[in-house]
Amino acid sequence: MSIKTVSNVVNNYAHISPQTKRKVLEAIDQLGYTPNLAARNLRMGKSGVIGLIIPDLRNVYFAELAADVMRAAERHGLAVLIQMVSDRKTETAALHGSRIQMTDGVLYSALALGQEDVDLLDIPTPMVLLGDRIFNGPKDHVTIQNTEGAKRATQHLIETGRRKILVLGSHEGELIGSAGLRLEGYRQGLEEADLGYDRSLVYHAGTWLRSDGAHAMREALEAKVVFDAVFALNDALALGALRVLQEAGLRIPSDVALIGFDDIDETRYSSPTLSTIDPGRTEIAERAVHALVQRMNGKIDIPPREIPADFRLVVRESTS
Amino acid sequence: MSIKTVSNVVNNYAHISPQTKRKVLEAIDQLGYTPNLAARNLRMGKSGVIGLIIPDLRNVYFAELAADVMRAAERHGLAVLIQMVSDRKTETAALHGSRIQMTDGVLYSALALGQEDVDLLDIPTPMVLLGDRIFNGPKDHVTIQNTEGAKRATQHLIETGRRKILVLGSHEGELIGSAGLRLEGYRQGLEEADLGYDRSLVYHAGTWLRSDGAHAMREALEAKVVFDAVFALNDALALGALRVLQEAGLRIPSDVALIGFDDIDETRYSSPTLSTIDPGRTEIAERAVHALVQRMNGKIDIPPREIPADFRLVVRESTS
DNA sequence: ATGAAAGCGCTAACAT
DNA sequence: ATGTTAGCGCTTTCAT
Repeated sequence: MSIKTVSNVVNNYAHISPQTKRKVLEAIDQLGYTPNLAARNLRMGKSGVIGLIIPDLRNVYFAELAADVMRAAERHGLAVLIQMVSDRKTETAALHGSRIQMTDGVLYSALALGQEDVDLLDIPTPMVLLGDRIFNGPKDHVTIQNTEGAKRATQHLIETGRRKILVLGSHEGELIGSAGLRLEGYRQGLEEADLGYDRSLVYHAGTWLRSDGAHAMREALEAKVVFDAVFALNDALALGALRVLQEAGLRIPSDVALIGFDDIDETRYSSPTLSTIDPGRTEIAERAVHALVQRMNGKIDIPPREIPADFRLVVRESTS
Repeated sequence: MSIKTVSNVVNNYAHISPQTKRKVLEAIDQLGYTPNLAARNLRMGKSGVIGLIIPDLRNVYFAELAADVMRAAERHGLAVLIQMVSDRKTETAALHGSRIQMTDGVLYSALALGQEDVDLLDIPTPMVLLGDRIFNGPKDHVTIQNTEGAKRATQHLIETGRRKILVLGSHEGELIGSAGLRLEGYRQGLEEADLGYDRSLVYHAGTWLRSDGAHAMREALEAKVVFDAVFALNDALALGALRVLQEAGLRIPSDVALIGFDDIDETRYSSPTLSTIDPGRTEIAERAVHALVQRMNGKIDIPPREIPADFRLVVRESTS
């Protein structure tokens, strides 16, 4: 019998006698044969692997995103090769290094590269952008609705009767990027309710860790700023702030309402549980993988798209 | 000029005239040539990729482990293909499916499979085991020193003058597995200090979430058990217990000392900050990758090893 | 110091 | 319905 057995088993080709098929399957089984993926990949020109370039798995947001991406990829029969990057150098290397060509496509959440680096994105590997740093680039982009989500969070606080809403986590002068966009949403929320934007209520935080939230909150308390609600630009900041507010003897939500952004798992377990904006992480992963698969399958006739994910206000104990 | 250019650039072969070399490099640069990894992999019989089979990235412990593994792998020039598993079926598939053969080796932290399934581990792909479910299997195993770490935690509490140490999170009748091993360490710690083992101080918790710690702690308080310290078998349990102790008006550490296990990031941010055992996660990743690389390089003359990671007592506010 | 050629294991076009 | 054969792009002997 010829090497055509392979065409049989794998291709599940149409015209083969059941008899032959059985014999082949038997032989395969008996010999413990497995098709060599490297050879197949070489021949087919694809690997069944997509890359995921992200900052750091130790950041819960990205860990959860990665998990969602893997689930979505699984449904398309794709494996995921994660590559962590930490600065311009590693990021450029991830995009232009040789390893990228062992993937059929790549999902890329920019960290250090930004709008001014779009030229670096011009690589032959199909790519879908994630995150808030590069918009209207040369590739499809699936994104959180930062501004709209933040606006919704702000509106929610206003709807529950709050008027003096502290913001935690701004980035000085940033326009795009999560901080800039979310702060803009906050401003729009205030504006629609005819509330003024008060700069003394805006607290800066360069990074967005729990400790930064605690620090910023402490600053605000020490400055004796008057406020009845806190909008932390992400959940980690909110959780840090929560601790400090409680230590200061403030009751949540009766004295101060608190809302975050991201809907990380921990928001369900804090006490009180934390209201937040669910940015649609799972959906982002699904849409991104879907768009990537389309591009991988040669859909290059349509221009790059901006694909927004649906967000959702999640009301928990900290605001109700 | 011949195809021997490749041997030049990549192999960095010895005897080539600088002139030819330069010409080749120029051509490579000009044509934007990149060696085809699939072809190289086929020819070389290896891919430069290792697999990491773990339960779920949404679990902080595994996300941090994955990050550490990726860093360690990077140092060996290896990429990491993560595969999440959730039950016997997916776990068996990960081990015996075809995808595993696109990796040169695999790191495997068992979830559903256990000691009785060691036969399933008998695959040709080099493998290193992680976790506390399979010991003395057919493969190298890098592991937390559960018993020794728990003993150290117990000793620490005793050293600070505590005598009645409550334990949270035991698993009825379990001998191996994190719960059984850590409880054993607790017993050894007591024994060495000539303190008796008091079953009424041992509280069960099937899962190890924050809410379980809170629940068990409440039980103990309601039972009016007398204790001056709590050893929670992991940090999440400890954080849950912490909240309940504080709600009950107990001061930590003056009334009750509290220690956990795992050194998750959050232990640095709770108030008070939580003493714990750092199980050496980073080191586990490094040793595991190192052992795997050895096996991948054909070191098969030595029998499977049990490789313990160094642990470390981390004293924070909750015990000092 | 460089070139020629075989072959890794597979798929697909073509022939029978 | 099944067999033959030509590469995919690389590395590696062997020859020059």
